[in-house]
Amino acid sequence: MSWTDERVETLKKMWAEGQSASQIAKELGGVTRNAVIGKVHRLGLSNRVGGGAVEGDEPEVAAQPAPAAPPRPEPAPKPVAAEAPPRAAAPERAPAPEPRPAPAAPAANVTALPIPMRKAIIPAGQPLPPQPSANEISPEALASVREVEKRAKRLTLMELTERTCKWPIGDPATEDFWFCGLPSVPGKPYCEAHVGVAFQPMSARRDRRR
DNA sequence: CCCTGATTCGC
DNA sequence: GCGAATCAGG
Repeated sequence: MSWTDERVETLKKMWAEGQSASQIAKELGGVTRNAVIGKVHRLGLSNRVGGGAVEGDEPEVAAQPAPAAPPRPEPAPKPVAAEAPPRAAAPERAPAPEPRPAPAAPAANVTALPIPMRKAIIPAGQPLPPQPSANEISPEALASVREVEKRAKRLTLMELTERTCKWPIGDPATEDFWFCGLPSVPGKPYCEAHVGVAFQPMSARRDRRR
């Protein structure tokens, strides 16, 4: 693989967005993070600190008007007006008012991680994470989860990586919120215990009902 | 350990 | 110019 204009452009863009060298390398493919870093340096676009440019030299940054506006995906949940719905703090007993279908996808609003933020804003809100509460879950798994959550690493949004469990714990609307953070099962977004409660075969959950 | 960027230096 | 190896950190 070589540094074609297009690849260089991607590199510049992603680097400017604050993506890490390894992420850029993965995106480009065929190169290692070392290659990316090396290129970054050769291109002269190394340190770019938020706030003020380090004074000294400002050689001649191609002041080309960036054609493309920086696309910022960002989940952007709907503006929340009311207080967060109360959540049972004690999963002691599962009330199970009515069998809620399929939990299994809390991490949806956590997919795009590396975004330079001025201030960590936790999207309080709508897609409430599936606490292992209401559902019928195998007792073993549930017990395991409770146990595991005591040992959770309590990671913040920014600390999550591909190999950390992204199971949300607590109420996103409050400070009392974090992500499990334990080692995730390779290929899965969650750790062993949380995979157990997140991915249930239809048949299994069927049999469990009532 | 996982990860980050920075630097060196043979190619 | 390139990037693996290495360094220096969090």
